[in-house]
Amino acid sequence: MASDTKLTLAKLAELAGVSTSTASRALKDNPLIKKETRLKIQALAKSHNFSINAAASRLRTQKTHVIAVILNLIDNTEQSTTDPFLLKLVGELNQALNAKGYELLLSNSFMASDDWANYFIHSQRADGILVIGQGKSTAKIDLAAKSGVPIVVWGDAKTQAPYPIVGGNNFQGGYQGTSHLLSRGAKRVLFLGDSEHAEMQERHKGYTQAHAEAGLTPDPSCTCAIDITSKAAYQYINERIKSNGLDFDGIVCVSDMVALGALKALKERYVGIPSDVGIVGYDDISLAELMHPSLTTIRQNTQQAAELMVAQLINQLENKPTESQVVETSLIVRRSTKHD
Amino acid sequence: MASDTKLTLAKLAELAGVSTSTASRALKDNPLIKKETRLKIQALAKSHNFSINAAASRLRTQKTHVIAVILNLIDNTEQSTTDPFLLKLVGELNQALNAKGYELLLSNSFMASDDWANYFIHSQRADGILVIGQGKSTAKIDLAAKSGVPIVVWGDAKTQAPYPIVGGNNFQGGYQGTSHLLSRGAKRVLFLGDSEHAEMQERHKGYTQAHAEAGLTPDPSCTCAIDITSKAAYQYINERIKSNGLDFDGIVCVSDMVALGALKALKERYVGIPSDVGIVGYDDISLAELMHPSLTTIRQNTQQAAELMVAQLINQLENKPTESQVVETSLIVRRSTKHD
DNA sequence: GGATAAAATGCAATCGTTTGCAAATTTTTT
DNA sequence: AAAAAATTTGCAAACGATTGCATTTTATCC
Repeated sequence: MASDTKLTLAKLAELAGVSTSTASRALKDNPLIKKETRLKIQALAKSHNFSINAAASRLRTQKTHVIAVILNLIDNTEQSTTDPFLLKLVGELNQALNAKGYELLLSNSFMASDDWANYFIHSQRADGILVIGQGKSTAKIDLAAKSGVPIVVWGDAKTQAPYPIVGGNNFQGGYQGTSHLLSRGAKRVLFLGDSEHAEMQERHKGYTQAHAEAGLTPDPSCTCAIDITSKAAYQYINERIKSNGLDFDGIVCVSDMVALGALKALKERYVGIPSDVGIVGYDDISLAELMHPSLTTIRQNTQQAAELMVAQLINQLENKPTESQVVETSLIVRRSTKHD
Repeated sequence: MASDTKLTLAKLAELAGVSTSTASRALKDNPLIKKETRLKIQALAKSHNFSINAAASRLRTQKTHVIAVILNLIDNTEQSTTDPFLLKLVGELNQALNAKGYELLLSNSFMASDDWANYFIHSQRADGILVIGQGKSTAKIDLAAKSGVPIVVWGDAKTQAPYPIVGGNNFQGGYQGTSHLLSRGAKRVLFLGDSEHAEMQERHKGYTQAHAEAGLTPDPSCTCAIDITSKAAYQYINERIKSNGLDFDGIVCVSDMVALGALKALKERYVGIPSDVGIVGYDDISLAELMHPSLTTIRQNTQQAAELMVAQLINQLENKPTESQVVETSLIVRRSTKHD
């Protein structure tokens, strides 16, 4: 069927009896070329299964139409490869990027060299960078941003930075979850998560604010710093109960995975949910509603998040102004906090 | 700090006082170049944050060192963006590819044009293709394979095909789950999944075989064709119980997500697990052990799977012989089938 | 020290597209 | 019918790295 020798634009042009420049323009529907010529060449290309050599095109145009997406993992906690939320976001970014004519080069902070600007942009592997997660340190992000490459970060949008950050409204999320529990009578609500992340700190502020509005001051021992994994949550809750007894009646978690770990520990000790302890997750991963009891959680609109990130990145590519943006969060009330 | 003009190999060479050819060789540690020259140029490159232009390099060498990973989604069921197993595999592939010096271009069957060979390979966007999932039809895969591009598929390894397929031992998995339930006294075991996939058919054979060995013949009404989503499973179980009553005492599911949906339906109807119905999932996603009761499931070693896929792909890139390979599966017994 | 071998470096063509500009063709105008 | 304008097309120079081959430099040998 197909000819055995590699088909280049030059050969295609020869077949069509035109010059390569005409062929090139015809394929991108340049109105400079007469319409019938365009159509003829496009048809010929289709019938020969021709496609432009991307390497050559990129070299010539200095554009790759590729965006690097970096999962900014935290140390060695296996959060990322396991966390459905992050991977979901990757999926959404893939959609959003494709819709704008870009492809997605996947990487993560362990793999990529430390100098992202050089590795991805100056080497012409990609036109821009999307970072998922601020991590515990923004050193690499800052470094990349300083060299002026197009970059957008998913994280805490309130953080002041020389690059746009798209993120959920973490303060509001923390506030919503906490005040929901307090309004249902909880008196001692745990905040379960890692306080080193900017995002988590914001949520914690919301947690504090909710308490203040209820005329309460949260006990410092209720703020529990743990790794953002279900295993860590499971262990923490187990041990806390073992040593302190059940000294709390509500938990606000920084992710659904964390909530699930906590939930498991509580169930194993026959703690009633939500009767004894109400529990609120974060992210609304698909499993949240499948749990038993189903999990009350804070939903972040990942599709919107992905679209905003891509939009901000494209702004940078086009030298338009950019800004950090916030994705609204909503409280999804389910059985883990709701009595029948 | 950095010079403002783009640094090319030629300029770097000039700075070092050598020719571009020498610089090029030095950077790849070619022993043709005197050791001290090599080191000097490498140091210079590092200090100037130089990195080779990938587009130019790819054009010249005709190699991209990029592999396209295609999530071969099924119709419009949202299986993929939601299914943790598939995304986990993507993560593992990323690791495995990076370890071999390749990068990962993520795509899915909705996005990519239909002619994968042309779009990814002939256009020099990637050197090879990894497909996750055979889908309901292998048309696109066959088409790509026919044009001779390096390609490896995650699916049912027993399928005869002109390309290597890496997959779990689906027959064994189906057999293990079923006979586990039967050995614990189940008499009517449902098979919950989609029978149009080759993988699922193999598992169903294992299901049948397990019955045969126990001297049983499964009732055809126990083979339930549903979409591979938790929602579909939830609905199916709900409706079945509504119309038939509880006419089964075990369920073998084709994925953990399906199992979770079924579990939810059973719990809502206060069916005892495992006392009334035992349930077995597939994949051992991270949530399986967090469920309550924790979920008995069939584990597939995704890391090994990713490594095998990459190895087979590299074989093709190097014109070495390839073969389909099987990842062993193991039964992980948890509370959803185990009485205390 | 001169001839020969070995080691190190440089020349220049090449990969396949794109695009500014010039050239050729067609259409319009006078 | 010739000149001017508008429309189409083609020429040729980039883009930046790689590599076979030729050339220069250094080491070895008699």
